[in-house]
Amino acid sequence: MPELPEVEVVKRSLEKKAQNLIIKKVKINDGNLRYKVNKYQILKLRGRRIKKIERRSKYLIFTIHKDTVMLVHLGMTGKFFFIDKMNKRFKTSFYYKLDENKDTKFNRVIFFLQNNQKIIYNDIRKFGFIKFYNSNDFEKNSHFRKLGPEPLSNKFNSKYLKNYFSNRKRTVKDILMDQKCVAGLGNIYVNEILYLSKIKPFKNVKKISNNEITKLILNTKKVLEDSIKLGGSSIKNFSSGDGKKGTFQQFFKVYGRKGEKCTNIACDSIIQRTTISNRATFFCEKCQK
DNA sequence: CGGGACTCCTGAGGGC
DNA sequence: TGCCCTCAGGAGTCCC
Repeated sequence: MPELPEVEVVKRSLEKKAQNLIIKKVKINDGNLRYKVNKYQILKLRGRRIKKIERRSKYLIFTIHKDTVMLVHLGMTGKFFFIDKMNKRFKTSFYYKLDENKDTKFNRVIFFLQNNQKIIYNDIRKFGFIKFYNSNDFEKNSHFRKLGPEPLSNKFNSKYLKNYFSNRKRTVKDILMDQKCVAGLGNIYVNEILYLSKIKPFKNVKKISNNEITKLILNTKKVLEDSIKLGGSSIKNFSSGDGKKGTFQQFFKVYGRKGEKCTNIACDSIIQRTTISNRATFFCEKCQK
């Protein structure tokens, strides 16, 4: 699923529901995620309180008790369900058209909380992971070491990007998807950002002008903020009774629009699809230079 | 260091 | 209905 806006929406939702609750028990249905879930660490969660839930890039950071950090990445299909006291289910992220009853077979890890509440980690493809650290050495973890700045922070500015682009010669799409350049963008949002900035995805960063850099910065922040406001994007048209559903996908300008007319009314061109670094790339030949 | 290919896994959707 | 193919919002590793 999940790029920065979706993970942020999950974070806010879980924070509202589960922060400060005590974990009573954890059940591992299938711990063979991207990295094997450590049973010993899971066992240690019993009786401990979820103190804090944060996001960095596309990672969720749960501070448990005061000395344990549980780091979660959702991969492509990871999501959390929160089950409240009334057994009502809140889905915190969205992917695939799943049968409400059948999808329980992808419930990989279940956190039983106080008052019969639960957090379920559900992940079809098992590209996500759950890892544990001591608070002391968490900051040095291998996943965070090379991450670039948060795109919504002041550190992600024209000066930074200009400097990062200099002396590199990759395509602008490739480099924006690289978490070392900026942390949290993925395929959908980079496609959208490049369309809004009127830059061809395979343009080499050497040829990006100052004006274009400014546009990239502004459009990155705008797209992410707009999407967060709408609860992120839900592709594959998931429909479910409970939980809120992100609606930003309705506002995609290019992603998934191959063969459709460019949304710029002054343009009569058709959205093209190609591949960059093996990822689907959508663009308008006329609007993007 | 850069860049491409490949890998993990499971399902949806299209063509025949 | 079934089979086969391609594709899917991520990111790590290997190899040149």
